[in-house]
Formats: sequence, C-alpha cells, structure tokens
Amino acid sequence: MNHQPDPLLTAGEVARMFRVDPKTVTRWAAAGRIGSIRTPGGHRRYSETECRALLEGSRTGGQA
Amino acid sequence: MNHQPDPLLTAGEVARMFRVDPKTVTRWAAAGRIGSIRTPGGHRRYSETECRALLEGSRTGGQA
DNA sequence: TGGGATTGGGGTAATTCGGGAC
DNA sequence: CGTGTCCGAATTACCCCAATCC
Repeated sequence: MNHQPDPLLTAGEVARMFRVDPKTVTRWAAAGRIGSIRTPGGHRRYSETECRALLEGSRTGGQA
Repeated sequence: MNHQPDPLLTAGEVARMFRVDPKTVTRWAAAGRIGSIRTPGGHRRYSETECRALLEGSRTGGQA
C-alpha cells in the first residue's frame, strides 16, 4: 500500500512545524518516538505524513 | 535468483528518494557509500534495488 | 542537427550530527 | 523528565559553467 513516494522532511523543517529546536527532533528520533531514515551521510529524514499525523493526533479541544 | 534486469536510476531520481541534492548523491558515489555505473559520457547511474534497500534499511523507530 | 533538461566538478555557506553539561 | 544552548566535525545545499543525455 505504498506505491506513492512519501514526502521527507529535514530536521529543521520538522522543528519549525513543532516550534522546537532541531536538536529536540533528533532526540525524538533517537528515542524512537518518531520514525526516521538516514542518508548514507548520517543525516535524518522524517516523514511529513507522520509528522502531520502527530501534530493533528495530539490536538486537544480547540472548538470555541 | 536474478534473472530480471536491475532498474537504473539517475542522480536526480535517487536525490528525490532521499530528499537530498543530486550533487549529494554524486558525493555518495564518489565516496563509495553507494554503488554506481558510469555512462560512456561520465554520468552515473544507480541501482534502484540498492537505493531502496538503503532507504528501508535505515528505517528507525516510528510508533511502537 | 537542434534544443531543453540534467549531470558533473569546484568552491563556499548553511544545516545537522554527536556528546556532555546545565 | 523534556527542552534549549555550547562546541567541534561532518554532511549537505547552493553558486558558477561545460559537457552529456534524450
């Protein structure tokens, strides 16, 4: 069920999404709280789909 | 168990898979981090199988 | 043969990694 | 317990242009 390429994000992009430090995103990945793949050079890439899911999934209340 | 030809990818295609610059893919090949074939003109071609293996092989964490 | 798009190479900023501490 | 910052080192991104690909 995965024939479509999954958009990948850099640490900095994910960091801006969550308004945290890129280092924090790295910690999340190291702790296995967020999925990640590594480039042969060692840099991490994150799934945009998963990040947005985490963002929306953790949403509480909101309706005014 | 290898009777089927291995699909070859260009630098740009590999770059999109890893969300990196095509130049970076070239550096991987030059550094021997990834296998590559050269066209008589000097351009490189990469194995799709190997690229996807690297992608999946580096997969980490996610949701438990 | 012509033409648009991509690639390779060199050089230089910007980002990321990793550890360790507060 | 989670996060932001410091450091040095490595990796990656963007600039140029000539050559190659289709």
